[in-house]
This record gives sequence, structure tokens and C-alpha cells, in this order.
Amino acid sequence: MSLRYALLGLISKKPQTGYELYQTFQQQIIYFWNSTHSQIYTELRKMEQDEVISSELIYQEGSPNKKKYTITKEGEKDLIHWILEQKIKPAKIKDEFLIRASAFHLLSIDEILGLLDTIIEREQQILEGTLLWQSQHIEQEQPKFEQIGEYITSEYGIMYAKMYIDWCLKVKDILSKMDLEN
Amino acid sequence: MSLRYALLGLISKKPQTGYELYQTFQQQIIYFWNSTHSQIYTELRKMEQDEVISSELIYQEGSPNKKKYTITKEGEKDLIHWILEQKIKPAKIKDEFLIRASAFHLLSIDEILGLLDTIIEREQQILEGTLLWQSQHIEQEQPKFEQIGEYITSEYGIMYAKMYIDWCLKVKDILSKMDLEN
DNA sequence: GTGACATATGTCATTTTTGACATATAGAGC
DNA sequence: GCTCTATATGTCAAAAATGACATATGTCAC
Repeated sequence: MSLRYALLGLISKKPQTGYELYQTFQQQIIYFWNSTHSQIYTELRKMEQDEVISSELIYQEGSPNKKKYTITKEGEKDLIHWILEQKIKPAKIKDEFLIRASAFHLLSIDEILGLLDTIIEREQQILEGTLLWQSQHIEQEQPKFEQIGEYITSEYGIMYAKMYIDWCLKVKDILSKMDLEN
Repeated sequence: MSLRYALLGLISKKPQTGYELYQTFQQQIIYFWNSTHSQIYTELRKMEQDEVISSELIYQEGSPNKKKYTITKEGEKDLIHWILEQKIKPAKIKDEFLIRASAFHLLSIDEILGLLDTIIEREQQILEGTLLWQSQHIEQEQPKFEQIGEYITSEYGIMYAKMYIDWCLKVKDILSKMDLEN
């Protein structure tokens, strides 16, 4: 059910198409939720049936037609109720790299260092992308309350990526100390 | 398939029962993977069929019987191959609270502060639990290579919880500045 | 002119995950 | 005596998610 509320939250900011929502998931929401386009389109149709959103068909010549979704009064009521009254479930994380990390005792130091460097690079690129997005979309000097969601979640993305890099560096440090002692 | 390798990594450290594995997921692995007991028991049976683990039945009087699983040569080969050769998929996170955070524009300042305090408390309790676990299980002065997995993943848990708390405090700070300006 | 990529939405079989139900014993608290 | 919790494992229907396939057009590079 949470995907529904993630979509509802985005649509509550401004009417949007499924494709636009999908892109937002790929670019920003990726830090705390993930979905494929097939799941998003399917959920949007269910949401329209349940009348939490309404759609408007936009015909485009030479381009595929779009469906723009708008939140309904009922939808906004539902969303606020979910945010404030429903029990907050703890985050569910599936991080393959940490699975690997938990089995590092099976590898050599060099193999571990190789994996860590790959991840540091990956996270640095993600971090740069998020910093760029934030500088282009958020006025940090004078943030507006309407933008609070984008601002704080992009901030979260930045802090998460930095933490991940710091953790990788700490692991390298721990390893270097072990290496010297043996 | 990743659940399989998460289980395999744990069993590679020492032979274990499904129940023990489940408890480890609840206590430590929770930071980077989640699974229910039904899924773990089902996967263990499949893994035995595929001969990556073998089981030994332990009869207990007055207590339910156990099945202790041990990794096979084939299993260890499989695991190492997965760790080093398979493409590392990015983490998938489903964090309901951040879904809520992305819709904070629909709430009042007081409602937001209330939610943030709930989460700060939750994360502080998790942090304390992890710090306690680490102090009891890891020798930080002289960490042993066999323990590298537990050490660095518990370290990850600590850094993650701290980052989450810091982020909550930062959001409060951002809000306090906005409040003054309006 | 052709292959790749971006826009835009959809279906669908398979896999994964959830959460409730089920069973059995022991111990602690009320 | 009763309920709750912990140990220990299991089934199973339903829900959620994945990933491949499908369709249609415009643009851009080679």
C-alpha cells in the first residue's frame, strides 16, 4: 500500500503523468523507495478506480498520448490520514553489497579492497548527481515550505551517500590495521 | 537469489539452524536485509536440495527438534563466485518514513515535529542496541579477521542510525529557520 | 537508412514476499 | 489455571514486485 501513498504524495504537489512519476522515482525517490514502470502504471489505474486520483487524457500529435493524474479531495484526506495515523513501519533495506561485506572473511584483502573501491566510485557518482540536482532545484538560502519534501529528501540522499563512502573508508582503515598486525 | 547468499554467508561462519539464522536477521542483518521466518525455512530447504548446504537433525527431549545446516564445498564455491563475479545490484530501500517526509508540505510544523521526535527516539533505541551488541561481540582493539563481517556490518548499522538521527535534527533546524521567516 | 535512445503506456507469467494459521514444549508472571 | 513469551519449524493463500515483451513516434548520430 505504501507505493500508493508515495505516488499520492508526488501527485499532491502537482498533476503528473505516470512517466513523470517513474522518472522521479529513478532520480530522487530511489533513496527510499523503488518501483518499476509496470508497477507504477498498474497502481495508478487502481488508484483511479478507488477515486483517490482522477485522470485527464492529453492527446499529442506525433507523440504518444499522456494521462495526467490529479489528486482528489478524498485522496488528500487518505494520504494525510496515512501519514499521521498509520503505524510507521521500519525501513526495509535490501543491500547486496552489505551481504557481500558480511562474508568478507572468505576473501583476500586485495579482493575486498577491489570491491570497496568499486562501491566508493559508485556512491561518489550518485552523490555528485544528487548535489547537482539539489543545486538546480532547491533554493537553500531561502527554502520555501512548498518545497520541504524535495529539500529534505534530497538532503537525506546526500547524507546517505556520504555515510556510505565514509563507511567504506572506515572498512579500509580497519583492514589496513589488521594487515600490519599479521 | 540474494537471500540464498545472505544465508550461505552466515552458515559459512558456523553451522546453524533456521531459527538462529532468523534471529540474526532480526538483530543484525536488519540493517541491510529483511526476511520472515517462513521465507528463511523455505529457502533453506531449497538450498539443501541444490546441495549448497547439508543438514543434521538434532533430537531434543522436551524441546522441538532442530535442523542444523552446514555449508558444502559446492556452496562455498558458489558463494565466493557470487561475491566476486556477479554484478552488484544497487541497494533497494523501502522507507515509509521518507515517503511521509516527502509529503511534509501537507502537514503543520507541529505535526512534522511530532513525527520527527518519534523517529529520533526509535533510531536512538536501535543505535543503543547495536552499540551494546557490538561491545559484547567484537573486540575493537584487536579485531580478528574471522570477525570482519560482523564487525563492519555492525559498524554500518551504527553509522546508519547516527546518520538518520542527524538528518532528523537537520530537518528540525531547517524548519526552525522557516518558521522564523514567516 | 539504421540503430540507439527518449518519450509514453501497457500486458503478463514468474518470482518473491507477506502475514496469518498451525503445532509442540517450557518457563515466567499474574 | 491462564496468558504471554521464547524456542523451533512448517504450510499456504494473497499481495507485491520483477523483468521481459509489446507498441508507437521523434530525434540524433554514424
